[in-house]
Amino acid sequence: MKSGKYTLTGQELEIMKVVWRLGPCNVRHVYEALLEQRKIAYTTVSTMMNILETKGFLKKKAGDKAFVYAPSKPQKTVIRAMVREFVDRVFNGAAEPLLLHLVEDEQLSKAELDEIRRSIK
Amino acid sequence: MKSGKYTLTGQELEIMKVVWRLGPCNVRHVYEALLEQRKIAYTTVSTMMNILETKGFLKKKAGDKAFVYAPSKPQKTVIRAMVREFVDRVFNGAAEPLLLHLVEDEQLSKAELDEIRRSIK
DNA sequence: TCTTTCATACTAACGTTTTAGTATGAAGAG
DNA sequence: CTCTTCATACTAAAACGTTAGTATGAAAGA
Repeated sequence: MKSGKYTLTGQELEIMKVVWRLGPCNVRHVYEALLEQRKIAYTTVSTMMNILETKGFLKKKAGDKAFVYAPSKPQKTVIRAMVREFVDRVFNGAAEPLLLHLVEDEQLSKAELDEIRRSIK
Repeated sequence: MKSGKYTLTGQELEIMKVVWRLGPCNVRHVYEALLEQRKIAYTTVSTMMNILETKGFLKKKAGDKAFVYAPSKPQKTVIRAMVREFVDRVFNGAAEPLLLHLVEDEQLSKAELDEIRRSIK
């Protein structure tokens, strides 16, 4: 079940989403953002962010008081890899069935469909 | 990290894919299909299929000698739920960004793009 | 019948992910 | 200067997922 080097586990993704949104920030910033969603300990966030650093998703540098963490891979790159892995795992690598599924099953507005239609051209 | 009741873990999905493909079958059938891909123990498959039964993805009934397992949820339903969960988790529930991503990043043939264009109408 | 093969249940170990406690030292408040 | 607050490192346990061994009993083959 080894994951590729651009693939995040569930909680890691939650934290990366916060950091991508906030930009460079420290553990406390992320902790407080996560607290709004659910109960979590400060040290848990700290531990997770360290793991993300050793995995190469975050880089940290000394800040005024606490370390400042910043994403070291662009969101787009990471998301792309996760989509790729999902497509491989669930659709055996074929993107088209997923696409058709999304077009059929998800409620998309006329504007959204227009946008997709345009991007296909 | 609680998963919805239609969401499968990695190895569970591998087994379900075999059962969906084969239709009603016993542990040995699945075991042999999986063996073609990788080394795995018979009892591992047996254990996994039991787990899938308790989770409600397979139902088993007594067969001639061994139990016969059959899917208890259609593939389409389960896949749909997994896509839904992925979209929620990675794209915060918005299907459109995933769709655009797929259209942009995946190499799709002209024929496939045609088919997608047709299904949008 | 005796032996071998097979299916299942039970059990457990291992790996990974997630969570958080404790210790330590530095910074800030008084 | 002392006390409190905060950040980090270290440690570890809980939770989950994956894998497979062992025991048991049934069936098949001789």
